[in-house]
Amino acid sequence: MGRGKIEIKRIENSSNRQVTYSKRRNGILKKAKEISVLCDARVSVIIFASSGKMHEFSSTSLVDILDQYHKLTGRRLWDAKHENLDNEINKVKKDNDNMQIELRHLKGEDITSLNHRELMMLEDALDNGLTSIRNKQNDLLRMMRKKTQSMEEEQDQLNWQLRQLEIASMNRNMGEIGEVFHQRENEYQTQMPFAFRVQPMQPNLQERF
Amino acid sequence: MGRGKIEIKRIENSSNRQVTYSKRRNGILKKAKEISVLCDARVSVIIFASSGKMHEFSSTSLVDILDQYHKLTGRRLWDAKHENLDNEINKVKKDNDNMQIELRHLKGEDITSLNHRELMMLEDALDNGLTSIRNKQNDLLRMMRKKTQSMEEEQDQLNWQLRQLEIASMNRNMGEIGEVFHQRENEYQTQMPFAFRVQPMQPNLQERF
DNA sequence: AACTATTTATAAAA
DNA sequence: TTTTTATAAATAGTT
Repeated sequence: MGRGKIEIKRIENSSNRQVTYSKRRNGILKKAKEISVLCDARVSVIIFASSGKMHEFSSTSLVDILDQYHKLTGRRLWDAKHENLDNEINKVKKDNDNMQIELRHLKGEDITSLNHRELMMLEDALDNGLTSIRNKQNDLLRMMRKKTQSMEEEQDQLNWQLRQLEIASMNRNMGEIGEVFHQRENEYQTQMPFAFRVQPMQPNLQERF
Repeated sequence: MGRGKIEIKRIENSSNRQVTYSKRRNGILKKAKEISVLCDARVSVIIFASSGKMHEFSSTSLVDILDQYHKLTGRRLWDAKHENLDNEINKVKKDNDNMQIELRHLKGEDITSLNHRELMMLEDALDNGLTSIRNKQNDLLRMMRKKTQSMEEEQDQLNWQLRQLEIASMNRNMGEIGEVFHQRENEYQTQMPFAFRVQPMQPNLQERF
């Protein structure tokens, strides 16, 4: 359509090629717009000149069009990363489903379809779990008792020290009264170092938890 | 370019629209091919009819064209999708982790960090699960017993019928020997109707399961 | 970029 | 759909 017919092959004259490119490119973009309006079609046209410059027309978002392209052809246009994510998510979802089923079974739900062997295995698992939990609870109880005991002992110790101090104070008051209690005061003095030496021999309090 | 000029707006007549679509679509695809050859351009045209049918032309691989599109425009067509997938995968992974922890706990693993209340709840869950499982097992056992019982009864019934037939055959042989046994034969004859009348009163064999 | 002779696309009809 | 055909539109070569 022009002064002369042309063969459809690369235009060797670079300047002619450039002019023709620009004219025809406009033509195509115009026609793309027109068909999208006239016929309510979704159209995407992307053109790169050999120079690298780009022109495009999209009747709707290019992403939408490519999405539809993917749905229709099954051909994936996105990169490997995207595909990997897709695979990963499917794998993880599968894991998820399996775990959900296992959890339900352990909670005694949805077990109608299980056979005897599977029920036995579940029972074992639950029994083991229960045993572990109960052992743990016993451990806790034992630790609590131990702690209580050590606290009691500590309190006894403190009470004893307190009593000693009371006795000492009493003796001192009495010493002012007469000689009769001098010996008792000596007893106390030899006892004092022992009283404080005994402390590190109490149960190791760091062990409480 | 036709018998008459048309306005560029949606063609309301569906049949006309379809014809125009098909003609113009071919026109665009032809022009796309031509410009790619004449001017050494990279072109991609994707057209969806409103019916959903797709037609396309790509001078080179569509992926390559989109790659170039990305390089040139900086618009990354897949970013939004990537982000969505990333979010989804993170959510699912989190679910996964939580379930994994719950499963481990139910199996009595990794329970060192649990406090008394948590241990109690676990114990309850395990107890409930165990109760369900054992109920289910008891159900199965009961069903097995019932089945066994009904089979035993059926066998009894068959044995009884077999014995009756043996007696009948024996009596018939004896009747041929002399008169002494005639009365016995009469007894047997009055028994026969009873013997077969009793059959429907046996346990209902349909109830087996 | 504008012009224009010609080719090409296509609207309407079949 | 495809073909036909009259006409509109696109564009090759020119200015």
